[in-house]
Amino acid sequence: MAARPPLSKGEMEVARELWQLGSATVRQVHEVFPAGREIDFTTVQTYLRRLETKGYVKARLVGRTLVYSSRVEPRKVIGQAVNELVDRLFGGEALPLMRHLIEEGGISDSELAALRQLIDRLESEEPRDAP
Amino acid sequence: MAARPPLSKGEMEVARELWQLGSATVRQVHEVFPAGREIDFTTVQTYLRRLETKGYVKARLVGRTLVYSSRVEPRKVIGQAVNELVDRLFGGEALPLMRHLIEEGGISDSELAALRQLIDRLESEEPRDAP
DNA sequence: ATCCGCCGCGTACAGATGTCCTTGAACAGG
DNA sequence: CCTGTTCAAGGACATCTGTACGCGGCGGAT
Repeated sequence: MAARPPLSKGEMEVARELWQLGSATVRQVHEVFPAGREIDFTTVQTYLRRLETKGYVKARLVGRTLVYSSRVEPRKVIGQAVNELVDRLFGGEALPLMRHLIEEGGISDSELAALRQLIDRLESEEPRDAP
Repeated sequence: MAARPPLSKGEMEVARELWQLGSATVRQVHEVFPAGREIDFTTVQTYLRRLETKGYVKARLVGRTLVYSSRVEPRKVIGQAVNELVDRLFGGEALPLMRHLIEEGGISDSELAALRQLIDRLESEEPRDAP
């Protein structure tokens, strides 16, 4: 449908922050960036502008400052990115990715437990449709 | 160490095929590409050449044809890419990605079962992993 | 009213990427 | 030997990405 151009790494990073904030100015998004991540104010600005032209966010002028907010379901976007990765790296199969995450990526015991719960829940529910 | 430049999407695609084949000529890699994926022979050739300059594969001349083969652990490369994604999309936490895969991505029952086994095994082992 | 510094927008730009065309040499037949 | 085929190599090039500079406006200090 939308055929929105895919998000680049940087754009995704910024989009994530914006989703977290709900709606925010360039400055606000910029300030939220984690300490380790050096990034110029204007760079964030550019990303937000591009996100807008790509149709992922909308901007509203408040005073003389643009306030950005999302226009898409983060879940959808993330899902797309994940699928993309699964396709390219794992031939479209999710399980190998899971295996990788479990075996290679360091997962803590508590995470494992949580994961098990997830599976249990899904198995008991078993409805194939969306809520 | 190596600080090999990261792989782009296209390069990754080709690399995957090559890993699958073990070692192959440009033509062989090109032919393996799935039906839906239109891609020119020379494009594959370019990717392989770039993969070589980036240090991911090595080429051996057989007759007058280059035979490419991997020079890195696919596991490593894939791991890097996955980590990359986890960082950018899930703030570095693997569990949310798992959740996403389980809840959003369609996982079959058998896959779920396999997943459960994976977890069981890992929980019983509890490896103190020391390479 | 004037000047100064901060802010944010739009524009710019170099490097990476995706895709392919062209050239020239090595072959395989006819 | 002449011709069509097959490759490796280069080079071309339009985009896409990452990152930043410069100019005009607003608000406070002089």
